[in-house]
Amino acid sequence: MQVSRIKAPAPFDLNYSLECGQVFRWRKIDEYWYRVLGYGAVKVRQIGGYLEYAGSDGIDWHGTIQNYFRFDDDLNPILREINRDTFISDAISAYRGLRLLRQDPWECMLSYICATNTNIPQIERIIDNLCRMFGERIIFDGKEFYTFPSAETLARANIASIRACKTGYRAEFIKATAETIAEDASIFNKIRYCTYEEGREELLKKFQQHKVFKGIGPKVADCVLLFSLDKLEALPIDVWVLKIIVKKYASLFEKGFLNKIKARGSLSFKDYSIVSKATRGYFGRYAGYAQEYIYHYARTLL
DNA sequence: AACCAGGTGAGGA
DNA sequence: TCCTCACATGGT
Repeated sequence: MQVSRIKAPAPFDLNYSLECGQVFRWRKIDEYWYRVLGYGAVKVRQIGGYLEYAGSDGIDWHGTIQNYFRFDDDLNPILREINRDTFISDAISAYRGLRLLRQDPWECMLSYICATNTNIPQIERIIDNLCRMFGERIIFDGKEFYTFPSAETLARANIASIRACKTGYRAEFIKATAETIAEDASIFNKIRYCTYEEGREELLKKFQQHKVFKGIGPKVADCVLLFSLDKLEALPIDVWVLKIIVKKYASLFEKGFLNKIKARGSLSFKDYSIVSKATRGYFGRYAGYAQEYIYHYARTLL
Protein backbone atom coordinates (compact mmCIF):
# COMPACT_ATOMS: atom_id res chain seq x y z
CA MET A 1 0.00 0.00 0.00
CA GLN A 2 1.25 3.42 -0.99
CA VAL A 3 1.70 5.72 2.02
CA SER A 4 1.87 9.45 1.32
CA ARG A 5 2.57 12.36 3.58
CA ILE A 6 1.28 15.85 3.84
CA LYS A 7 2.80 18.78 5.71
CA ALA A 8 0.49 19.77 8.56
CA PRO A 9 0.26 23.45 9.40
CA ALA A 10 1.52 24.18 12.91
CA PRO A 11 0.18 23.71 15.40
CA PHE A 12 -1.53 20.38 14.76
CA ASP A 13 -2.10 17.41 17.03
CA LEU A 14 -3.90 14.46 15.49
CA ASN A 15 -4.70 12.68 18.76
CA TYR A 16 -6.16 15.75 20.43
CA SER A 17 -8.25 16.48 17.35
CA LEU A 18 -9.67 12.96 17.13
CA GLU A 19 -10.04 12.29 20.86
CA CYS A 20 -11.70 15.51 21.96
CA GLY A 21 -15.20 14.19 21.37
CA GLN A 22 -16.20 16.16 18.29
CA VAL A 23 -16.26 13.07 16.05
CA PHE A 24 -17.27 9.51 16.79
CA ARG A 25 -16.09 7.02 14.22
CA TRP A 26 -12.30 6.95 14.16
CA ARG A 27 -10.70 3.64 15.21
CA LYS A 28 -7.13 3.44 16.35
CA ILE A 29 -5.44 0.23 15.25
CA ASP A 30 -1.76 -0.03 16.04
CA GLU A 31 -0.07 3.17 14.85
CA TYR A 32 -2.87 4.40 12.62
CA TRP A 33 -6.29 5.98 12.96
CA TYR A 34 -8.83 4.48 10.54
CA ARG A 35 -12.14 5.75 9.26
CA VAL A 36 -14.49 5.86 6.32
CA LEU A 37 -14.17 9.31 4.83
CA GLY A 38 -16.12 10.40 1.79
CA TYR A 39 -16.31 7.46 -0.63
CA GLY A 40 -13.56 5.33 0.82
CA ALA A 41 -11.61 4.32 3.91
CA VAL A 42 -8.39 5.96 5.01
CA LYS A 43 -5.73 5.59 7.67
CA VAL A 44 -3.67 8.43 9.09
CA ARG A 45 -0.91 8.94 11.62
CA GLN A 46 1.13 11.91 12.68
CA ILE A 47 4.90 11.93 12.36
CA GLY A 48 6.18 15.19 13.71
CA GLY A 49 4.84 17.99 11.55
CA TYR A 50 3.54 15.58 8.92
CA LEU A 51 0.42 13.56 8.46
CA GLU A 52 0.99 10.19 6.84
CA TYR A 53 -1.95 8.65 5.08
CA ALA A 54 -3.10 5.87 2.80
CA GLY A 55 -6.61 5.28 1.53
CA SER A 56 -8.90 3.46 -0.86
CA ASP A 57 -8.04 3.81 -4.53
CA GLY A 58 -9.36 6.51 -6.79
CA ILE A 59 -9.82 9.26 -4.23
CA ASP A 60 -8.01 12.58 -3.90
CA TRP A 61 -6.89 11.97 -0.34
CA HIS A 62 -4.54 14.90 -0.27
CA GLY A 63 -7.38 17.34 -0.90
CA THR A 64 -9.81 15.40 1.27
CA ILE A 65 -7.44 15.44 4.23
CA GLN A 66 -6.54 19.12 3.86
CA ASN A 67 -10.23 19.88 3.93
CA TYR A 68 -11.26 17.47 6.69
CA PHE A 69 -8.57 18.53 9.15
CA ARG A 70 -9.17 22.21 8.48
CA PHE A 71 -5.59 22.78 7.46
CA ASP A 72 -6.89 26.02 6.02
CA ASP A 73 -7.39 27.37 9.57
CA ASP A 74 -4.48 29.51 10.73
CA LEU A 75 -4.65 28.19 14.27
CA ASN A 76 -2.18 30.39 16.17
CA PRO A 77 -4.01 33.65 15.49
CA ILE A 78 -7.30 31.91 16.33
CA LEU A 79 -5.96 30.68 19.68
CA ARG A 80 -4.57 34.13 20.39
CA GLU A 81 -7.99 35.60 19.77
CA ILE A 82 -9.92 33.26 22.07
CA ASN A 83 -7.27 33.39 24.80
CA ARG A 84 -9.18 35.82 27.01
CA ASP A 85 -8.45 34.54 30.54
CA THR A 86 -6.38 32.14 32.59
CA PHE A 87 -8.88 29.28 32.40
CA ILE A 88 -9.05 29.09 28.62
CA SER A 89 -5.34 29.74 28.56
CA ASP A 90 -4.77 26.58 30.58
CA ALA A 91 -7.02 24.61 28.23
CA ILE A 92 -5.13 25.92 25.21
CA SER A 93 -1.77 25.12 26.79
CA ALA A 94 -2.94 21.60 27.57
CA TYR A 95 -4.25 20.82 24.09
CA ARG A 96 -2.54 23.17 21.66
CA GLY A 97 -2.87 21.69 18.20
CA LEU A 98 -6.43 20.48 18.67
CA ARG A 99 -8.21 21.40 15.45
CA LEU A 100 -11.88 21.41 14.68
CA LEU A 101 -12.72 19.05 11.83
CA ARG A 102 -14.83 19.74 8.77
CA GLN A 103 -17.27 16.84 9.00
CA ASP A 104 -19.91 15.73 6.54
CA PRO A 105 -23.09 17.66 7.47
CA TRP A 106 -25.50 14.76 7.15
CA GLU A 107 -23.40 12.40 9.24
CA CYS A 108 -22.77 15.17 11.75
CA MET A 109 -26.44 16.03 12.03
CA LEU A 110 -27.55 12.46 12.57
CA SER A 111 -24.69 11.70 14.93
CA TYR A 112 -25.57 14.58 17.21
CA ILE A 113 -29.24 13.66 17.17
CA CYS A 114 -28.03 10.36 18.58
CA ALA A 115 -25.83 12.21 21.08
CA THR A 116 -28.62 13.73 23.16
CA ASN A 117 -28.99 12.77 26.80
CA THR A 118 -26.36 10.05 26.67
CA ASN A 119 -22.61 9.56 26.90
CA ILE A 120 -19.83 9.23 24.36
CA PRO A 121 -19.27 5.45 24.56
CA GLN A 122 -22.96 4.89 23.99
CA ILE A 123 -23.09 7.43 21.15
CA GLU A 124 -20.28 5.54 19.44
CA ARG A 125 -22.12 2.28 19.94
CA ILE A 126 -25.38 3.61 18.49
CA ILE A 127 -23.70 5.09 15.44
CA ASP A 128 -21.65 1.96 14.85
CA ASN A 129 -24.82 -0.12 15.05
CA LEU A 130 -26.54 2.11 12.49
CA CYS A 131 -23.58 1.85 10.12
CA ARG A 132 -23.43 -1.93 10.42
CA MET A 133 -27.16 -2.26 9.89
CA PHE A 134 -27.65 0.29 7.13
CA GLY A 135 -24.22 1.17 5.70
CA GLU A 136 -22.16 -0.54 3.03
CA ARG A 137 -19.28 -2.79 3.94
CA ILE A 138 -15.80 -1.75 2.83
CA ILE A 139 -12.65 -3.79 3.18
CA PHE A 140 -9.55 -1.66 3.53
CA ASP A 141 -6.09 -2.68 4.67
CA GLY A 142 -7.52 -6.10 5.53
CA LYS A 143 -10.04 -4.57 7.91
CA GLU A 144 -13.78 -4.19 7.78
CA PHE A 145 -15.51 -0.78 7.72
CA TYR A 146 -19.01 0.48 7.06
CA THR A 147 -20.10 3.64 5.32
CA PHE A 148 -22.43 5.97 7.11
CA PRO A 149 -26.02 5.23 6.01
CA SER A 150 -27.49 7.66 3.51
CA ALA A 151 -30.54 9.75 4.31
CA GLU A 152 -32.42 7.81 1.62
CA THR A 153 -31.63 4.49 3.27
CA LEU A 154 -32.72 5.63 6.72
CA ALA A 155 -35.81 7.29 5.28
CA ARG A 156 -36.88 3.89 3.91
CA ALA A 157 -35.95 1.98 7.07
CA ASN A 158 -38.60 0.90 9.50
CA ILE A 159 -38.61 2.19 13.04
CA ALA A 160 -38.14 -1.25 14.56
CA SER A 161 -34.84 -1.86 12.76
CA ILE A 162 -33.60 1.59 13.71
CA ARG A 163 -34.54 0.84 17.30
CA ALA A 164 -32.64 -2.42 17.06
CA CYS A 165 -29.53 -0.23 16.85
CA LYS A 166 -30.19 0.85 20.47
CA THR A 167 -31.24 4.33 19.44
CA GLY A 168 -34.02 4.25 22.02
CA TYR A 169 -36.56 7.05 21.77
CA ARG A 170 -34.43 8.75 19.08
CA ALA A 171 -35.55 6.29 16.39
CA GLU A 172 -38.49 8.45 15.33
CA PHE A 173 -36.29 11.56 15.16
CA ILE A 174 -33.75 9.71 13.02
CA LYS A 175 -36.32 8.54 10.51
CA ALA A 176 -38.08 11.90 10.35
CA THR A 177 -34.84 13.79 9.83
CA ALA A 178 -33.69 11.28 7.22
CA GLU A 179 -36.95 11.80 5.33
CA THR A 180 -36.50 15.55 5.39
CA ILE A 181 -32.92 15.39 4.12
CA ALA A 182 -33.65 12.65 1.58
CA GLU A 183 -36.28 14.91 0.11
CA ASP A 184 -33.99 17.93 -0.06
CA ALA A 185 -30.39 18.03 1.10
CA SER A 186 -29.73 21.47 -0.35
CA ILE A 187 -30.13 23.06 3.07
CA PHE A 188 -26.53 22.15 3.89
CA ASN A 189 -25.09 23.98 0.91
CA LYS A 190 -27.38 26.87 1.58
CA ILE A 191 -26.32 27.21 5.21
CA ARG A 192 -22.63 26.91 4.44
CA TYR A 193 -22.85 30.29 2.74
CA CYS A 194 -25.08 31.86 5.38
CA THR A 195 -24.13 33.65 8.55
CA TYR A 196 -24.23 31.76 11.84
CA GLU A 197 -27.51 33.37 12.84
CA GLU A 198 -29.14 32.59 9.49
CA GLY A 199 -27.96 29.00 9.61
CA ARG A 200 -29.26 28.57 13.12
CA GLU A 201 -32.64 29.97 12.10
CA GLU A 202 -32.73 27.58 9.18
CA LEU A 203 -32.06 24.50 11.32
CA LEU A 204 -34.48 25.61 14.03
CA LYS A 205 -37.30 26.73 11.77
CA LYS A 206 -39.61 24.45 13.65
CA PHE A 207 -39.59 26.90 16.52
CA GLN A 208 -41.19 29.48 14.26
CA GLN A 209 -43.06 27.51 11.61
CA HIS A 210 -43.70 23.82 11.14
CA LYS A 211 -41.51 21.04 12.38
CA VAL A 212 -38.60 20.62 10.03
CA PHE A 213 -36.01 18.59 11.84
CA LYS A 214 -37.06 16.43 14.73
CA GLY A 215 -34.43 15.88 17.38
CA ILE A 216 -32.60 19.10 16.58
CA GLY A 217 -32.68 21.75 19.25
CA PRO A 218 -30.28 24.63 19.86
CA LYS A 219 -27.39 22.42 21.01
CA VAL A 220 -27.52 19.94 18.14
CA ALA A 221 -27.92 22.82 15.70
CA ASP A 222 -24.78 24.44 17.09
CA CYS A 223 -22.88 21.17 16.70
CA VAL A 224 -23.91 20.85 13.06
CA LEU A 225 -23.06 24.48 12.36
CA LEU A 226 -19.67 24.29 14.06
CA PHE A 227 -18.50 20.81 13.12
CA SER A 228 -19.72 20.64 9.55
CA LEU A 229 -20.81 24.00 8.18
CA ASP A 230 -17.89 26.32 8.96
CA LYS A 231 -19.67 28.42 11.59
CA LEU A 232 -16.76 28.84 13.94
CA GLU A 233 -18.67 31.22 16.20
CA ALA A 234 -21.17 28.45 17.04
CA LEU A 235 -20.70 27.35 20.65
CA PRO A 236 -22.51 24.14 21.55
CA ILE A 237 -23.55 24.20 25.20
CA ASP A 238 -23.84 20.74 26.71
CA VAL A 239 -23.90 19.84 30.40
CA TRP A 240 -20.09 19.98 30.66
CA VAL A 241 -19.66 23.33 28.99
CA LEU A 242 -22.57 24.75 30.97
CA LYS A 243 -20.94 23.70 34.23
CA ILE A 244 -17.77 25.56 33.25
CA ILE A 245 -19.66 28.64 32.13
CA VAL A 246 -21.58 28.79 35.38
CA LYS A 247 -18.45 28.26 37.44
CA LYS A 248 -15.78 30.19 35.56
CA TYR A 249 -17.73 32.74 33.55
CA ALA A 250 -20.41 33.70 36.03
CA SER A 251 -19.58 37.39 35.67
CA LEU A 252 -21.10 37.36 32.18
CA PHE A 253 -24.57 36.96 33.71
CA GLU A 254 -26.90 38.54 36.23
CA LYS A 255 -27.01 36.84 39.56
CA GLY A 256 -30.71 36.05 39.39
CA PHE A 257 -30.37 34.45 35.97
CA LEU A 258 -27.44 32.40 37.14
CA ASN A 259 -29.29 31.08 40.18
CA LYS A 260 -32.22 30.20 37.98
CA ILE A 261 -30.23 28.06 35.56
CA LYS A 262 -28.16 26.56 38.38
CA ALA A 263 -31.32 25.40 40.10
CA ARG A 264 -32.36 23.45 37.03
CA GLY A 265 -30.35 20.80 35.29
CA SER A 266 -30.71 21.75 31.66
CA LEU A 267 -31.35 24.94 29.69
CA SER A 268 -34.66 25.97 28.22
CA PHE A 269 -34.55 27.17 24.62
CA LYS A 270 -34.61 30.78 25.73
CA ASP A 271 -31.99 30.38 28.43
CA TYR A 272 -29.75 28.54 25.98
CA SER A 273 -29.93 31.54 23.67
CA ILE A 274 -29.01 33.92 26.49
CA VAL A 275 -26.06 31.86 27.68
CA SER A 276 -24.93 31.31 24.10
CA LYS A 277 -25.06 34.98 23.15
CA ALA A 278 -23.12 36.15 26.19
CA THR A 279 -20.46 33.47 25.85
CA ARG A 280 -20.05 34.00 22.12
CA GLY A 281 -19.79 37.71 22.77
CA TYR A 282 -17.01 37.03 25.23
CA PHE A 283 -14.92 34.70 23.07
CA GLY A 284 -15.63 36.31 19.71
CA ARG A 285 -15.81 34.98 16.17
CA TYR A 286 -13.87 31.79 17.00
CA ALA A 287 -15.96 30.89 20.04
CA GLY A 288 -16.40 27.37 18.67
CA TYR A 289 -12.69 26.72 19.06
CA ALA A 290 -12.87 28.02 22.63
CA GLN A 291 -15.77 25.68 23.28
CA GLU A 292 -13.89 22.62 22.06
CA TYR A 293 -10.76 23.36 24.07
CA ILE A 294 -12.86 23.99 27.18
CA TYR A 295 -14.97 20.88 26.63
CA HIS A 296 -12.01 18.57 26.22
CA TYR A 297 -10.07 20.18 29.07
CA ALA A 298 -13.04 20.03 31.44
CA ARG A 299 -13.65 16.36 30.69
CA THR A 300 -10.09 15.15 30.92
CA LEU A 301 -7.95 17.35 33.15
CA LEU A 302 -10.33 19.05 35.56
C1' DA B 1 -31.99 2.53 43.87
C1' DA B 2 -31.29 6.83 42.11
C1' DC B 3 -28.59 9.59 39.10
C1' DC B 4 -25.90 10.79 35.08
C1' DA B 5 -24.64 11.16 30.12
C1' DG B 6 -22.33 16.36 24.10
C1' DG B 7 -31.04 17.54 25.07
C1' DT B 8 -35.42 17.59 22.91
C1' DG B 9 -40.56 17.26 22.20
C1' DA B 10 -45.14 17.18 23.91
C1' DG B 11 -48.47 19.08 26.62
C1' DG B 12 -50.20 22.10 30.06
C1' DA B 13 -49.81 26.64 32.80
C1' DT C 1 -44.81 31.96 25.26
C1' DC C 2 -42.60 29.51 28.84
C1' DC C 3 -41.89 25.67 32.03
C1' DT C 4 -41.96 20.79 33.41
C1' DC C 5 -41.12 16.21 32.70
C1' DA C 6 -40.79 11.76 30.15
C1' DC C 7 -37.74 9.57 27.34
C1' DA C 8 -34.24 4.37 25.86
C1' DT C 9 -30.01 2.84 27.25
C1' DG C 10 -26.15 1.42 30.04
C1' DG C 11 -22.86 2.58 33.61
C1' DT C 12 -21.92 3.86 38.48
